[in-house]
Amino acid sequence: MRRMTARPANAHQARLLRLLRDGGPNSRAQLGDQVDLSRSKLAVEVERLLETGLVVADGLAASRGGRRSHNIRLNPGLRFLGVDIGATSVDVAVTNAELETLGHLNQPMDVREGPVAVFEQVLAMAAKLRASGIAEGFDGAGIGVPGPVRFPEGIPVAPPIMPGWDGFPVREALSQELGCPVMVDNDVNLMAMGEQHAGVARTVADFLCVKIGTGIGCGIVVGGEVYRGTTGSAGDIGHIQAVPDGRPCACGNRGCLEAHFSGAALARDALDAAQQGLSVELASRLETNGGLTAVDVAAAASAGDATALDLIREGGNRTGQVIAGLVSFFNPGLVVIGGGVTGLGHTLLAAIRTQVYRQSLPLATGNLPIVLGELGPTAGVTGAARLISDHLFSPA
Amino acid sequence: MRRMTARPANAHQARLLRLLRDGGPNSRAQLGDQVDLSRSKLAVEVERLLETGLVVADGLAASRGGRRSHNIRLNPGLRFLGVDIGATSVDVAVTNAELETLGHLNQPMDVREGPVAVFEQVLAMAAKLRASGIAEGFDGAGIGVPGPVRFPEGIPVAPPIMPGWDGFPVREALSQELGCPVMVDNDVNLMAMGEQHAGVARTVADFLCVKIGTGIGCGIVVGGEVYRGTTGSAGDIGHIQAVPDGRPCACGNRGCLEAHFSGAALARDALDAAQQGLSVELASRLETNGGLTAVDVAAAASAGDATALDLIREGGNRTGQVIAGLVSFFNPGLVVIGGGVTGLGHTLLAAIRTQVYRQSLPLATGNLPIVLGELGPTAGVTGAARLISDHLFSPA
DNA sequence: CTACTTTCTCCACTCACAGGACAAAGCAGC
DNA sequence: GCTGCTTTGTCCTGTGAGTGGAGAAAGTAG
Repeated sequence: MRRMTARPANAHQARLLRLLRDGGPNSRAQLGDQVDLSRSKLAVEVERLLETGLVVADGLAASRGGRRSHNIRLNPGLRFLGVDIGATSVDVAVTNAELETLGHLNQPMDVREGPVAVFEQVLAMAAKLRASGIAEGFDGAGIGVPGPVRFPEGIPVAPPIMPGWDGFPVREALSQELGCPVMVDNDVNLMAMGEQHAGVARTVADFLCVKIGTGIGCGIVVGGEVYRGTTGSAGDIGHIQAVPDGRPCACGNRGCLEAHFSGAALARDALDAAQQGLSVELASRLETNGGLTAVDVAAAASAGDATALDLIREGGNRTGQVIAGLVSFFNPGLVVIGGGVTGLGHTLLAAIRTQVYRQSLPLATGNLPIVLGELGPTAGVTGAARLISDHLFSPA
Repeated sequence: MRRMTARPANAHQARLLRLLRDGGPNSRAQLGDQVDLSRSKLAVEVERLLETGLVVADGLAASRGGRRSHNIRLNPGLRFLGVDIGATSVDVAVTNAELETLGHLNQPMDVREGPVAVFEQVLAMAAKLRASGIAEGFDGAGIGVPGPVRFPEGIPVAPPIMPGWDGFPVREALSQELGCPVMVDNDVNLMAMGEQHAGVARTVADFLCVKIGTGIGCGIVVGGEVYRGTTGSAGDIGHIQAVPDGRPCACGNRGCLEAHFSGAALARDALDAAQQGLSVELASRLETNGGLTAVDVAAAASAGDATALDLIREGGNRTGQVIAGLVSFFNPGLVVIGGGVTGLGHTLLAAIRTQVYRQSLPLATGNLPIVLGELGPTAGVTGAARLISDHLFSPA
């Protein structure tokens, strides 16, 4: 199948495409209610979109008391590829133009193996998905990497946990390989976009999305748009000082949030506790698996292990303190907690909430939900698909 | 003189008015270079603006090698009133449409006396300025208050340091009294707008403006626009925890930044030091004035008093730590330090810089200037004038 | 079969805007 | 003073975007 290369010719068409993406199929009349254009003008633009093939009219909808309407929908053959590169694993998914996931693969992989090895893996996964018959090719791809990105060029800059990627032209390279447009962003920003598109943040304009995985980052959404900062490092909250004169951190400072709570820190703390004999539960898991991760802590906690629960509460308190400061500063309408440690669930959430509600001013917290992300591992890939669709569904 | 009531009829006219405001007088040709409109269309819009009286054509400019151009400029009779209500004083200024200050008054006044008393004072000051002949009336007024504001309505909400103002319809009331449009905002946001219009932040899209006065607040500018948060309390950083289990704060928590460093905290620390005999300089000032303020500390410091310098450095360190966190989170292109304590000057700035450059990641600080505000006490009133002019110079 | 609803198409009219021709006004060199 | 060149500003016409109304198409309810 030949891939679509058309782009909306003007802002009206872009608007219509996004409406169809976010709201699903629709009639001309229903579209007209949402775009503030005369029906005649709207009909013209829809006609042009039909000509480009971006949009198709298939069948008639049920009558609503009068003439039946045509179903206008995005071309069902369009396919986006969403890639979410984490520190220790890679997610690849295929979506249709409405950003519904049609297939999803996950593979463990160390990002430090460098861009060449990771790309090979990503392309293999994409090929596998394609081979399964859900896509014959891709109309666009979004990719998230665990570090700051120079957004317009799609190039990682000075990423602490993936030094081999510094300056690697991710966008250019992937676009070459896949033969379609590509956009690159920070993985945390993509998670925020995912939750905004299909998750808990659907109706909120200004919110924060805190991702706690191997490291800690925060997606910032202002007026419905991701804010990336002057050099693309906005939301890098892992190295905010959480504990004065605290633990040494890889960045050279002491007491960074990430050094006290993150997937990596939690695993280390659990190991210490197990070795010191503080927790039978953790010790037995250590013996069984030969090592400990955040998943073990989560399991121990849900089994009622006091030490594991303490570790989670302690970390949640630290994180909550930092978030409390950010809430005072940013006054968001919602705080989403996500990432690998979401498995720690309500123990973590309770600790964070306690700190935020106690430390921030009532005006900022009065109506502030603090919730877990709804999408889990698909948030990143959904956000990636949304990123490229936002790009493609904007005037050429 | 009858006041102007016209408003720009479309986005082009609004754009032209703002260009004339920010860039001063201009010819049609020069305007055409900046707005991407054909000369004919531009001429039409300028003609309409001339008809409304918002803009005038006076005289010819010097030739630049050909026909001389007409000087197109904003009506020189337009007058804006800028009001900056601080915790302990009020600033009122009159500007022309280019936001140049034509007259400026400052009076000590306690904001806790409540809106009625403060309004009386503000109106008296405005009348005095009018009587001096620089204005016959006002085409619009901007006003800043030291607390969060529900921006669209212009009503303070739950302001901690001015409880009597909660819910008072500032915009409505002042508009009645002055007979012109009024916009209300947080004083810190206005300072940011002032520095953006005529100060150090002229060329930066994303920056932070930290105002250290009686309290501490932070103006947040995203993409050239002030960000106010979901409930209007964004930038309220005075109650971020700076010292774990630190001093008790009026808000009920412990260790808030404001409790450890602000005009009020500094004065109290200076008093303690003087009474404990730690500083001869401060003690003698206490005896002379019967009390101490941040100004005394500044004077003592510039006289070389070690205790005063220590107080400033200590406070700068605390503030710098908090700002370091915000820099990591927000990744601004500039940090402006302003407010009453600007008199503490480079000792304060050096302490803040040290903390930020040490604690934040290189990618965020690499090219980050941290500077004192350029406008001093006129930043607030200039920002207020800009606020109302932004409102009036937007399509009706 | 009639009355009414909703959906969609067609057409004429308006208005925003571009772009070129041209007039007005100035400079420089001869 | 005259000629050629430059810059500024105005006028006029053509084009295309967009509106709004008339009415056709297709349905429901009685």
